[in-house]
Amino acid sequence: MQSRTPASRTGRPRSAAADAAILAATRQALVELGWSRLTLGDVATRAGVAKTTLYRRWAGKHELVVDAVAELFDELELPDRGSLAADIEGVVLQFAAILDRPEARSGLMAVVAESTRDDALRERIRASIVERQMRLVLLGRARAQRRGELPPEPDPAESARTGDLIFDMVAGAVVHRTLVSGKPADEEWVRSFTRVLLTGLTSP
Amino acid sequence: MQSRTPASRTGRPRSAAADAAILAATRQALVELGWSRLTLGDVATRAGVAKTTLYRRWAGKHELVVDAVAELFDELELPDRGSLAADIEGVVLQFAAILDRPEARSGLMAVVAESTRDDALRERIRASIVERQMRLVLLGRARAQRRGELPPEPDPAESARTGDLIFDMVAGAVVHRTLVSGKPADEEWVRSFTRVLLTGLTSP
DNA sequence: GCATTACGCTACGGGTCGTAGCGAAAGCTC
DNA sequence: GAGCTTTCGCTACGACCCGTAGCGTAATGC
Repeated sequence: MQSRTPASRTGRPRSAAADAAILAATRQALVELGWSRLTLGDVATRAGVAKTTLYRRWAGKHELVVDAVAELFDELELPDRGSLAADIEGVVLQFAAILDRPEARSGLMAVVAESTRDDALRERIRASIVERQMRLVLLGRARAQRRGELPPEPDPAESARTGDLIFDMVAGAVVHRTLVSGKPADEEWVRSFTRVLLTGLTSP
Repeated sequence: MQSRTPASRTGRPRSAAADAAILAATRQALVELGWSRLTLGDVATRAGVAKTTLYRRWAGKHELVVDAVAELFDELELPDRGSLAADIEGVVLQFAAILDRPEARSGLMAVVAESTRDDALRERIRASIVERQMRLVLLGRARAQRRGELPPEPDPAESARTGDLIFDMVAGAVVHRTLVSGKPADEEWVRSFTRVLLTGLTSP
């Protein structure tokens, strides 16, 4: 999770409790201060650790916030709700609920902005946040194909392109709705969105 | 454009050339330094003005970057390409081209992130950036309804909801594709996206 | 000429950054 | 337990940027 796992056998091990305390303190600071006013010294004080300890584990503010926000997406699940439409609506509502939390709102866009000039940071975001949501897309599609709601795609390249497209449309629309337009992704909106997306995907 | 227009008649007028120089210097600094390393002192030096002059016009980094990025969206147009699909593909490609420029990539997401905790900043973004794109959506839809490609919507409330949905889906997907997934919104992707969106909107 | 406002310049206190250095603590191996 | 290794807390530090105050000068309208 942190910068690197030294895999060293000897010596005093790093405190796992400190990790959890730092990440929790980071989220709390994001809620109270937002991204721009958040300082690493403040986070260290909140977590009850020394500032130097924090710098020994994370290279900077960006990496720390990515890890702190990534844990929020652990709760995303895709239970079988019987139909593809219900599955999509369910996961979109979950996603919207996460984006409704201030620690996610203020932190997520900031690290994405910074990742446009930092390839390592982009990869970190991709691995710890985006990848987790992408699995849900693939799972939902496979389930829908098993139900017969979506046609099977024999070409793996074409299948990957479709998966990317669905992912960008779902995640992009929800993020834009909640963070840019500033309106809630409530059930009514999610139903309309799902209807348009699903019709577009299933009609020849 | 700047913080406020005093509409004063007497005294030395503000230099319009300084405004242009400051905004151009801001975009140049965004390209070379990105959002986080950009400092107002550096922008003032690049623009050839005193730092105090910059602070007299803009309240801070956020507002300055919003105005600097907003000018990039002035070039967005929606010429009549004959069909709704062609119109959408054209404007999406224009939008993607803007997001491909580093001064837009690094600045836009950063101010959006900050706007989650600053209502005034959100309104500034909405008025100077989002509103401009929204007009294109409304224009394109009206044109399509005139062509008979989209059904007329008598209910203004329902019509507004549909417009918001289209806007969030288009802008959200393009932004997510280019800035989060980190893949190009090229012609092939735009064609697939437009096909899904348009099929979803036109099928009953 | 006179009032008024904008401008350039300098200087300043305050805050944050990221690092260095130290002694103490907590593990592992023997 | 002895000894080794790594982490931890703490303090201190130079460097940078922030945002503002103060002053003299420049540019406009009356």
